[in-house]
Amino acid sequence: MPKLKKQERLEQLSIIIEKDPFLTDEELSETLAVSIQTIRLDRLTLNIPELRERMKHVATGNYEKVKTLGQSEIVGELLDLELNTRAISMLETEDNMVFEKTKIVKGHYIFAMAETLAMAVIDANVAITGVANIKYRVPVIAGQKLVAKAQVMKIKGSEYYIHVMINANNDQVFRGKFILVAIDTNA
Amino acid sequence: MPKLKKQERLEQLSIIIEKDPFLTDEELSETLAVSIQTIRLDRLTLNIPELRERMKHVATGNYEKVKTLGQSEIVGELLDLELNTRAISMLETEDNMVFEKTKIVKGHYIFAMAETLAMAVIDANVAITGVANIKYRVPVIAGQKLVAKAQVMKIKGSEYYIHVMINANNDQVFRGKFILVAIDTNA
DNA sequence: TGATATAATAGGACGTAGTCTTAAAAACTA
DNA sequence: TAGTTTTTAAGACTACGTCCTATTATATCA
Repeated sequence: MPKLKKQERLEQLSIIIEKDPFLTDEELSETLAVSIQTIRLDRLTLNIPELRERMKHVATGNYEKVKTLGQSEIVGELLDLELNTRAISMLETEDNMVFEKTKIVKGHYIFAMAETLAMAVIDANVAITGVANIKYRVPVIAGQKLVAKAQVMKIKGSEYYIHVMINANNDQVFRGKFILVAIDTNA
Repeated sequence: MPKLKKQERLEQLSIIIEKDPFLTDEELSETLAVSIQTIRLDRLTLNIPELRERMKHVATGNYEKVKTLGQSEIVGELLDLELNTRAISMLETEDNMVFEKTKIVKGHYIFAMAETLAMAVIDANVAITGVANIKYRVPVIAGQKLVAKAQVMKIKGSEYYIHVMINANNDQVFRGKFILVAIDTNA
């Protein structure tokens, strides 16, 4: 890498660290062909913390995420539940759920919300998605609050027929029929 | 916390660090009411690395996950692609994709695989899922290799009709029709 | 071309959270 | 009480910094 102007270097630096936050000042100084001190100054002007702080940030940040993701077998917040009858959940869509280019929420988040609500509403702690016939309507933009409503339509033996509708401020963005099959609890 | 026998303390220590890996030896020594040196010895016998190593581990571990998740706007590996015609992708299902109780792969992973393949096959770098009519067949168990095939059925203006089928060693586990709507690239 | 401003480099002292080694107390046990 | 185990202490060193104070380079302007 050839010597760059300060401005270019600053831009490069933030891109490099963004891409791989696990680089020491020394490694950075080598790839940018400047001294360590320059890197430190650059970080200072760019408000980029030192390696250890960056690591801590990534570690704790993802730790939280993984923790809550582990919890959230239910995608969204369960607001109301009447077993075998109906359930309502809410999900605040976030920036990390979208396609970068379009800012439109990825379909599988919406699908996951519907699927998990459908699973939550039935009184069988072990169940699998059998068939789902779904329709998307308008796209969802990051930041919109989604409300999902599940309604159990009929129960036939171990098969549950459930309708799920998801709305974003009164616009229906999704609807689907799920057929869930309860599996013997005592395996 | 009262003084414990060595064996008890060792057990406690590993539990504490397991629960919160972001504790310094000093903090640990306080909660266990022993000296820092004892904590260090204990970590040594238990093969627990120092704080910084633990942080690095958590950080890089989750980073990989987030990275591949970030990259994987395509869920799975794209094996074959003929633009506007057909595409094939492969996904090795992993333990972290399943419902804990049943070991069955969560539906939205399969859905995401299909959705992203459908999006990959069309020649429009910005597109959104309009309507999807999908059917699940047999459940997928963690570890199974999924192969998805997408076929563009027809193109009507900016609407693309795509069929996606996913197989796990010759068993069809999913099939769905996607209607994608290409959005003007020059926003 | 020389004066001056900006940028880059260098060096030293300090900080954290350890490492590794050696040594001395303290506690338990036969 | 002697011997062993456990615990604590102290000292030297490391990585990867911070913060502060110079000292060179390089670029810009009159």
